[in-house]
Amino acid sequence: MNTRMSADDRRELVLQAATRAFAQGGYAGTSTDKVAREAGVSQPYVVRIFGTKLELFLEVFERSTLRIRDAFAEVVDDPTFDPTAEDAREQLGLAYTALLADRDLLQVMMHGFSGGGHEEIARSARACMARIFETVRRTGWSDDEVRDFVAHGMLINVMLAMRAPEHVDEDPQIAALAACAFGDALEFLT
Amino acid sequence: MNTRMSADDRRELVLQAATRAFAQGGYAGTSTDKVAREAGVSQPYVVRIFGTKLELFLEVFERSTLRIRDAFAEVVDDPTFDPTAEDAREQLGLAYTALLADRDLLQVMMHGFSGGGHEEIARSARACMARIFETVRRTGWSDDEVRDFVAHGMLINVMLAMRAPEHVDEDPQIAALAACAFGDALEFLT
DNA sequence: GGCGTAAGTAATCATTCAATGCCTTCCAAG
DNA sequence: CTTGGAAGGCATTGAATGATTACTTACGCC
Repeated sequence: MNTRMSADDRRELVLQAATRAFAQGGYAGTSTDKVAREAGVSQPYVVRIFGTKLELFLEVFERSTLRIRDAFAEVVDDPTFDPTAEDAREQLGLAYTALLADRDLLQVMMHGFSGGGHEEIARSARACMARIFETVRRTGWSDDEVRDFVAHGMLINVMLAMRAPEHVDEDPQIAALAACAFGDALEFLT
Repeated sequence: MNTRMSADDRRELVLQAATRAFAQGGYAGTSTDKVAREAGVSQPYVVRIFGTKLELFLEVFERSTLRIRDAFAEVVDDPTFDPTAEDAREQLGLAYTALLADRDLLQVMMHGFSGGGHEEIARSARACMARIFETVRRTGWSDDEVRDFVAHGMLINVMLAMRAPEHVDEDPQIAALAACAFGDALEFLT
């Protein structure tokens, strides 16, 4: 039997569990029961906290993508950051690869992006993408440069979702792509 | 009541319907019943044809991504194609934007890529990615150039999945990103 | 023209899933 | 001590869903 907990603390705990669960299965592929078991709580309780599975997912998605946006913002808004420097792009990229330590965030983002089945998820995804684009834009880079940066991020997400890093030894093509997509960060990915 | 049809023809028809259905909802978010209704056929019949929902999805995914690969191959293997030309990248990009006419192919690819929940889907996704990467590589471009090209494709997929083209007028950031992601092709996207 | 095989469906089943309602238990204030 | 509110589980339910089985109907071939 779990000890009692303040509602806010429990809510936070369930959110973390849901992030893990949704990162694996996406919205449709994850049951509230799975989230509940992951959180060590009864299934009806998780839907009671969030009202609806959709609302839970939206909250997980929103907070995950905001976390990602913040990681960029921290670099971009740093006064010592020089967007015109030779390695500026690499520097911002580091902020992203640092997120690889918690793959769940990126996977949740990915699932939200491709979960366009529900209009509400698609809307939230657009808002998230807009926020991230705006943040990277603050570097002053050209729109094409920003686009290339964001696109590279999407490739990383996809490669991560298909578990490419864990299977580089099975396919030389995947190995080559993973090498130039993840760069030095590849070695840290299992 | 529908007229009888040869098994192969019916199979093809169901595959097309399934492509439409899966493009919308992804693997987990699409029921075999939905596919059946889309195909104008009974639900037990579609699972009888393909044995299992997973096998159906894998076949839809495989054929969709092969179609995409072929679109690239047609350009790359064309003897008149000059990979060192100034507009070579744009030329190959055209092969991709041409696929936008049938958004379903790209959406199915997207869902397969992010559907890493099932190991079998993830494996198929890696194989698909490997094939596409290998094809674009045949241009002789550097791996980094190929990576950038593929990454741009992923961004297009994501933007499409979140229905960005239909909502450019709601968010200036999305509008800017869509403008430089889709280029001239944007006007043809509703 | 009848017969065998293939095309297709209706009925049904066992699960799974999201959601609701009611009950229990703990803690804090009076 | 007791009482009330909040934390949280339990039982349940109705709808979906994937899959199986048995049955029916059309068509090609002799």
